[in-house]
Amino acid sequence: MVEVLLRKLGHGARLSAEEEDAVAAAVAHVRDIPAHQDLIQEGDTPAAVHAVLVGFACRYKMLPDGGRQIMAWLVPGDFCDLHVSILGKMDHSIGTLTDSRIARIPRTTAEALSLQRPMLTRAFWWATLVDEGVLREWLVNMGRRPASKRIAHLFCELQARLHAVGLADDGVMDLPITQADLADTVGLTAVHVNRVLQWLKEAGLASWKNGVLKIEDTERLRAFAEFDANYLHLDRAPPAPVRETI
Amino acid sequence: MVEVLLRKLGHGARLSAEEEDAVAAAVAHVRDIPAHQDLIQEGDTPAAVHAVLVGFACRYKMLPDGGRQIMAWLVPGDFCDLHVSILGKMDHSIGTLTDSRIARIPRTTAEALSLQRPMLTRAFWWATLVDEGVLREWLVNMGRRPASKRIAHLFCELQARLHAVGLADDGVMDLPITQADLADTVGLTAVHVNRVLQWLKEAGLASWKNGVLKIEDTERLRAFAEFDANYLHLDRAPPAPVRETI
DNA sequence: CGGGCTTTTGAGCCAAATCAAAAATAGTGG
DNA sequence: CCACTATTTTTGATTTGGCTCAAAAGCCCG
Repeated sequence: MVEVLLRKLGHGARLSAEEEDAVAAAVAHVRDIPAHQDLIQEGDTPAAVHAVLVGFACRYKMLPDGGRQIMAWLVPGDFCDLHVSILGKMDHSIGTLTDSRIARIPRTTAEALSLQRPMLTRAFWWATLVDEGVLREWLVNMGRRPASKRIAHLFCELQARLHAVGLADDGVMDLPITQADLADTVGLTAVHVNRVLQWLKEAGLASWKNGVLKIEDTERLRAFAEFDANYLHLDRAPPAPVRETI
Repeated sequence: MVEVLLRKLGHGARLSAEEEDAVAAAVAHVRDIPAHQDLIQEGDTPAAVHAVLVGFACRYKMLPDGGRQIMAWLVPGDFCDLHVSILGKMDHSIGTLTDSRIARIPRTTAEALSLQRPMLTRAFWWATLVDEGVLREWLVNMGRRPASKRIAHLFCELQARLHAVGLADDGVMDLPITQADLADTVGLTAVHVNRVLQWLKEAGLASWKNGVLKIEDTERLRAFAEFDANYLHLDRAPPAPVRETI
């Protein structure tokens, strides 16, 4: 079950068996958390690192008018708060969207791990830089794509990310969240999301029923959504940095 | 002129005089770059670290339909591509918005700097984590705020960031970009941006003329925009991490 | 003075929001 | 297993914030 973390990190750096064991040992503490519960709240000083093993969590902020904006989906294999301690206080909250299994690594353990194993340092930083890349793409999504493409793009990303940890081998994947959650993610209304989903299904692009998302033809959906997976950086970077002249 | 970098980094970590000197020495190579020129393009493997000394640059992506989404403003003191080498290839481009003075640090120099000086390592990572925090807030801005508040919020952020490097001591600051650039930033049309700007001026919240932005009453604008500067993390985090129980 | 940007204004339109209510589903406890 | 709720999904009618298209006005600069 820690497997999923190793798969994720494995995309960022080639980990030795010892390094994998070290990670596995670190995630000794695992808890099942029900849906709609916060792991950390805005303003908190994070005391431990969380990682999702099963289920979906998210980063989000609440607005004065009661609105919510979800800024990231955290799927199995994702770390929630790897490096936030450098910032001191959380500037957003993290909560579960579904019943989840969450690993909790004491910050001291995580730091020791990182200090002793340069390849893990790299993998951890890779993971947070990928988070940043995803955030940038979401901004493009919100700023410049109409509702149908916006949702389609998100579905493409989800498939790629779940595939990367072995959870979407065919075009079928679990997505046990509500349409309202999706609306808060893509910056639309639940009502409009509902209509767009019906349209996507009629267009044969994606169908989502009973918490299961089906993508018949990945390439067709990607073409529609103008999806390019490069920003997920799932292909490992060349290990040796290029020497350069100024 | 390197001053501005030290001010920025100083918000992330308390740097010694030696560390400041080391940074200053590293930015020996400075160039003036005209407006609308790329420093790096999507797909490139970054060879050096850039930092803005004077002027405005931005991160952006182009869309198939010719649209552009700006995903970050890079103002004096900001590093453009500190850690992207971990990701291998750029997933977005970085270009100037105005005539700018850009520092160029060979990647090897930057890495050596970071390796030898733990406090600089921290400061550099702090800077990229703040970038991520800004990105999250921009996502909230795009997803949940109407045009007027969206632009007002961006102005508040700009003021706070420029103030942090000594470039907006009263409510007056340079903003020598076009309304079209602003539109590409906030995900609106240039036409609509124009109308919103007129409205903000009439409301006495902010006026922007000849590349100079004036904010009469910071608190009033912040209230209107629901701006809270916490996500900029300009107050230094407590240096000693809290020891915790699992 | 003339050509290219920007900024500004106007009129009409459309994607997505709002408001409201019904239908379907999922829980919950007896 | 069934009533009883609460949540989620779906549909319909209407409104609106922001877009599109088009052209005028202002600016900058050689």
